[in-house]
This record gives sequence, C-alpha cells and structure tokens, in this order.
Amino acid sequence: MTPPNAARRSERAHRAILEAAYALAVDRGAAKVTIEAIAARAGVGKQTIYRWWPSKGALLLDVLIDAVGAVSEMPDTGDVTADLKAQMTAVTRLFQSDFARFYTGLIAEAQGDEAVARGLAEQLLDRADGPRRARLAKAQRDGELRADVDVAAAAEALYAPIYYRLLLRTAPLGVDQVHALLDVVLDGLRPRE
Amino acid sequence: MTPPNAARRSERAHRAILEAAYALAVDRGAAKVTIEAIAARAGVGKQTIYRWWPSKGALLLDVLIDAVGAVSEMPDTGDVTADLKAQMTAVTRLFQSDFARFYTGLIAEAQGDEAVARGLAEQLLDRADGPRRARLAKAQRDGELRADVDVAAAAEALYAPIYYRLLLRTAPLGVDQVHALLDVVLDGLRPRE
Amino acid sequence: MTPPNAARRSERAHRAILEAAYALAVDRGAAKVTIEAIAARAGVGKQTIYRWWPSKGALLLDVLIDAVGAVSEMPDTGDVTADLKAQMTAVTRLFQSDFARFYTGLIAEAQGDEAVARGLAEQLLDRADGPRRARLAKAQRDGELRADVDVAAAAEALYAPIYYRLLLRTAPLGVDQVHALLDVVLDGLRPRE
Amino acid sequence: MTPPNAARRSERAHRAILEAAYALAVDRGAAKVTIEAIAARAGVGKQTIYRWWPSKGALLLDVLIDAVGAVSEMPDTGDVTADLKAQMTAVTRLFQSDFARFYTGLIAEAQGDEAVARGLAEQLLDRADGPRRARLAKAQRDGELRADVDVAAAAEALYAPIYYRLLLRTAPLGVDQVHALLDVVLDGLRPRE
DNA sequence: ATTTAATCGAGACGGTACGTCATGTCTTATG
DNA sequence: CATAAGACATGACGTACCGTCTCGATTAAAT
Repeated sequence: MTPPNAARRSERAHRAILEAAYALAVDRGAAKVTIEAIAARAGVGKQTIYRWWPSKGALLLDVLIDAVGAVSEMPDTGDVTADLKAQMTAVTRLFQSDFARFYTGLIAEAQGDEAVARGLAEQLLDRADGPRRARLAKAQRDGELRADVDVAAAAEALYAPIYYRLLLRTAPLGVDQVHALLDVVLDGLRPRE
Repeated sequence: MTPPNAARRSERAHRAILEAAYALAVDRGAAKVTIEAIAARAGVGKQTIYRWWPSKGALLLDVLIDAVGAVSEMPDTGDVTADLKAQMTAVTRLFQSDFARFYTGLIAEAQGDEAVARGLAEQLLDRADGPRRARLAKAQRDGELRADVDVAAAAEALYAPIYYRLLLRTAPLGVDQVHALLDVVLDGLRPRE
Repeated sequence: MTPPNAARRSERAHRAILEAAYALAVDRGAAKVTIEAIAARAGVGKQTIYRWWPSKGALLLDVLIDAVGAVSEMPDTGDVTADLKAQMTAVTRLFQSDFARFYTGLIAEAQGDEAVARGLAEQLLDRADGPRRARLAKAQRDGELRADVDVAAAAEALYAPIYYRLLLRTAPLGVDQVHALLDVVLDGLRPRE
Repeated sequence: MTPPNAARRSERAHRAILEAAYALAVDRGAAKVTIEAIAARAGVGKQTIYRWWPSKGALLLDVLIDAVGAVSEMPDTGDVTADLKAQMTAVTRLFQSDFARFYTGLIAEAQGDEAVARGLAEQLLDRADGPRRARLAKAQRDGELRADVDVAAAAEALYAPIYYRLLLRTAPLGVDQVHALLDVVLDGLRPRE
C-alpha cells in the first residue's frame, strides 16, 4: 500500500542482500538463485527483499551493475586498434570468468521480464557503449578512420559477436575472436590508400 | 527402466504436443510455458511428454527447429551484397514477429541448460551459418571480396548484431541496421583497387 | 526495559484503540481482527498497543468487559422464575446480536491463551454469576426453592446451555430454550408439597 | 479445478496425515498446529493435505471424530441416574485428559469457520446427544421420570455445564460437578409422589 | 485371433519456491 | 520521552509446477 521509505532503510540488510545475491549468482548461475536462498544467506526476511525490489531480476540487475562498471572504461593511447583490442580483451576475459554465469543468467531473466531488459539496456549496455563510440569518433577526427563511417554500427559489429558467443556458444570466447574482428571490421574502416 | 520404443509411439500425441508447445510458446513466451500447460492443451498425460523429451527446453528446441528451417536458406544472385541484404532482412523480419518471444525464451532456457545450448548451437545456428560462410567464400572466389578475409568472422560481424538487438534490446530491430552493417562491414572487405 | 508509565499514557490513543478494536471485532469477528488493522484504524503505532496490552486477547478482553457489564444485572421482583426469565432472555438477545461474533471469537482466543481464559472467567463470567446465585439463594430464603438446592449448580444448569448453543451451534438460540430450561431445571427445584 | 479422485487416494498418506495431526493437536493444542508441521511430520507434501481437506479445521474435525466416537455410547442398566452418572463421568474424564486441548482448540477453530462448526455440531455433538435423549425417553417410559419432561432440554441442562467448564474454566472439571448436576436437574424430574 | 506388453490419459504423490500476511521487536523523527 | 510510522526477522499461509509414480484402458506386435 504505502511505498517504502528509503530513509529508514537498513544499510546492514541492504548490503547483506546484495552480497548474498552476488555470491549465489556467481556460483550457481542467476537462473538457479532463489529469493529464499538469498534471504537465508543474507540473514534477512523475504519481505525485506520484496520491499525494495519488485523481482529477482531487478535485484540481480542492481548487483550486476554494482559489480561491473569498470569494464566500460575505454583507454585512449592514440592508437584506436590497440585501445579497442585492450578493451575487447578485457570484456572477453570477464566473460570467460565465473562471472559469465551471472551475466548470462540475468540476460535470460530479461527475456521474460521487460523491466529487467530495459534496465540492462539502459544502465549497463548503453553506458558501456558510449565510450566505445566516443573512441571511434575521436579516431575519425584523428584520421585513423574514414569520416563517413557509422560509428554506432561499427561498435555493434565489433562487440555484438562477443555477446553472441557468450550467449549462443557456437564457438568459445577468446582473444583470437578479438583479433579476427579487428581485422575484419576495423581494418576495412581505415582511409583508403 | 525400459527405453521408449519409438515404433509404438502415438503419432497423434506427438503432434498434439508439438502444436500445443508451439502455440503456448508463441503467445506467452517460452519462459512462461509449463509442462503441465502443454500436457493439458495437448490432451496428453505429463508422462507422455517426459517419456520422449528430457526437459522443457529439449521439447521447445524440437518445436523451434521444426518451425524455423526455411530462414537459413541463402540466395545467390551473383551480387553478395544484395544476397546478404535479402537474407539478413528475412532474419530481421522473423525476429520482429511474435515468433521472437519463442526464440528469445528458448535462448534464455539455454543459459541454464547445457543440452539446450548445445542443441541450439549445433542444430540451428551452425546450420544457418554454413550457407552464409559459403556465400561469402564464393564472393571471394568471384573477386567481390578480398582473398585474405576471414569469412567466419565476417559472417559473425554481420549477423551477431541482429541477435544482439533481439536479446539485449539496446535498439529496435529493423532494416536500417541491416544497411548500416553492410556498409560498415562488407564494404570494408572489398578489394582495394 | 522501563515499565510503562501509566501517568504519561495518551488518553486519546487509548480510547482510539479500544474503539477500533471494538468496531473491527464486531464486524468481522474477533479471530479475524489483527493488531495491524487495529493500529491502522486507530491511527496509532503498533508499539503503542504492545506497550499497554500483552496480546490481542488481552486487549479484546478489555474491550469486551467495557462493552458488556450491564447484562450481568439481575432484577428482583420477588418472583424468581420471572426474574430469571428476564435475565436469561437478555443474555440470549445479546448472543443473537452481531456482538456474538466478538464474544465467541474471544472465547476461541482463550482456548490458546491462558491469560485470556483467566481474565474471561474472573472478570466477566464469575462477575455475572454472582448475582445469579444470589438471586437463587434469596429465592431459597423466600421459600420459592428447596433449601437443599445447590445454588451454584443450578445457575450453571440454567446458563451453560445458552453458552453451549452459542458456541457449539447444535440449535439456534432463542427464548424457547429459556422457557424449556426454566421448566426442566427450575421447576424441579421447587419445594415438594 | 478438477475434484480429486478418491479411488486413487494413497491410503498410506491419508493415515500418516491423520496420525500426525492427532499427535500434534494433542501435544500442543489445535490452535498451534500448522499445516506445514502436519505435512512435515507425516512425510507428505502440503498439497496432499490441501487436496483432501479444505482447511486445517476440517482435517482436525475428521481426526477428532475418528478419535472420539466411543464416548457417545450410553449404558442402560435400568437405573437412569446410574447410567447418566457413568456416561457423564466418562465425558468428564476425557475432558480432563490431554485430549481436551485438542477438543477445545477445535471448538475455537469452529468460531471462525462455519464449515467446522457445522461438522462439529452434526457429526459429533448431535450424534452424541441422540443416545442421551433416547436413554432419558426410555426412563420416562419406565416411570423413572415424569412424562411431561422435555427430554432434549434435560440432556442439554445436564451436559452443557460440562462443556461450559471445559471452555470457560470458571471451575475445574470433576465428578463433583456430575453429582451436583444429577442432584439439581435429574432429581427434579422424578415423578412427584 | 489371441495374447501380451508398452504407451496412453489422468492425476496423486513428495517436494521446492513462490509472493503475501501478520507477528512481535526495533529504529527513527516528530511534537 | 512517549508517540506514529513503519522497517525488520520470523514463520505460516495457500498456490503453482516440478519430475516421479501408479492406475486402468487402449493399442499394436508377436504369437
């Protein structure tokens, strides 16, 4: 009935829930995490979870955003190929870790929960995409790339294949993929002759 | 104990199950389909489902493979850009239909069920990928693309972004994406004069 | 830690609680009244209730005692049969009203809460029983009843059946029961000529 | 949706539930028995209980009826006073045992659950009342009681006080009460010489 | 043609988790 | 400093499905 009053929120419970959810999602995959297990591990009542998050997905999304963050940083050494290689490799490494179970599980959750899908897109993916486009745009200004290149499409062509393998598992993730993508996509975008 | 004897299988029940699963998956999304609902709609005992499929995912995968198929065909008019545009557009159209709910739901299922992931990759995605690579390889032989291009990576760079938007919803699916991808990826792969 | 200081008690809150509890108990039965509902209706914090009453039963008991009282009065016209008929009829009427839901609910509460049971017996039932016995004893002195009659047992034999029907609902409450009881019990207690 | 099919009922589960419910109700009182505890003790899923009984009260009523039964038997030695004394004493003894917790708890339950109230009245109390009235009627025919006595009212006047003390605890149950009641009620019903 | 054994529809079973409700205690800010 | 408001841990509620397990009642193959 009444919306919860954030000022009175117990910081202790809040943190315990995020930590419990993180631990459980990493070690058994987001799909197999239950609200009851989170509550039990956090030493918290289920209601305390339901009071602050509308669904398991929303909670896990918060946890994920908390936990990722750093990977969206984009280096800028002046060499766009090197910078993208570094960043794409970092993403690949993250997706090779146990953490991947968490991420893929949450994406699965998003397929049936529009709110999670929106949160994921806006708070995580778009946020990560910005710096990538910006780096590409700078490379254009620097003359590393042709001026007419659609920077957003280029970013998608480079990163989507990594997510594709993460989710669809047609081939293992690895640095070779990163190299191949840079060769195929980025190389074609350089100024001709 | 005894493995099921395919010869005695009831064709009526088999078809009813596939149809019920299809209908339910399309209209409420694969995640919200339950075995009980399929059994009830098909007028079949639950055991009859469990006798022939190990899991909901395996059943839905069968249904999906049944239902897709056609989209993996690849035209060959001699103009690789036109051919890819046609095929990528067909894929996009499929992903814009109600059918998408089914597909994304099954991919979600695959995140927690290794057997489904494998089936999806091998029986659907790899099968669809073959003709794409083949078409690109032919274009190489025809001199439409440079000889040193990694054809598999190119196929991934072109198609993965469509799946990316299907699953991650950072932007709506549409033909503009297809055009942008062809411009960014394929154009860069042409022979340098 | 500190015992509540009755002097500082808010009279406003006190009254609001009793009124809210009464209204709720009458209209949905004592069993379905919750402390939260009482607090909400009274515009009072839950703690304020818990501070002054140990349990829902204790609160309802207070409310009930407040509300009854009057029915324990016993007329004395000199005709013991007429007096008992009047009083038993009044009790029956009370038990036929909406108020019965409250009373039966509290008796139910007492079955699992010794303190309520004790309070009910001592503060309500015994208090009501006193005048009844006294009236019967006077009738003895007046020669309306035999001298050897056990007045307490007689009071029980007359009133318990009314409670029996109230609680066990083997037959509807009504004035016929009162008449039948007076015929069967009281009539047998007159002096034998 | 579909009503359960009694023919397929598991006798094992049925018995285990009744036994578990009995044990729990006797040792902690009907009010403190939970469906979850019954299910756990019986080694049964909760749904199996809900499939066959609409409420905790309905289940406990079944258990109680199972367990009582015998006490409704009425001896007939030709001496109505002796017979009633024996039977009333048996009832009193039952109500003095641990079993009372069960009985009073169920009566409490009935105050908030009309179905239980009806079941209790019809399947237990009325059934027990029949033989009592019959015995009194026979005594009338034998000339032990006056012909004009309302036998139903007499039965109520004798037994209701026992229930009254059981439920309202104004005084302890005991054989003295039985004697007093027989003196006060039955004695008055004898033929006047 | 009869037997016989597996499949079928149905659905009860022991479970797990759900999301909700009320309990009684604890915390914070308000008057 | 008692209050109202309400967050908290706890625990039971009744429901939905899970995957397994009987039940007769069809089948369809091997006698």
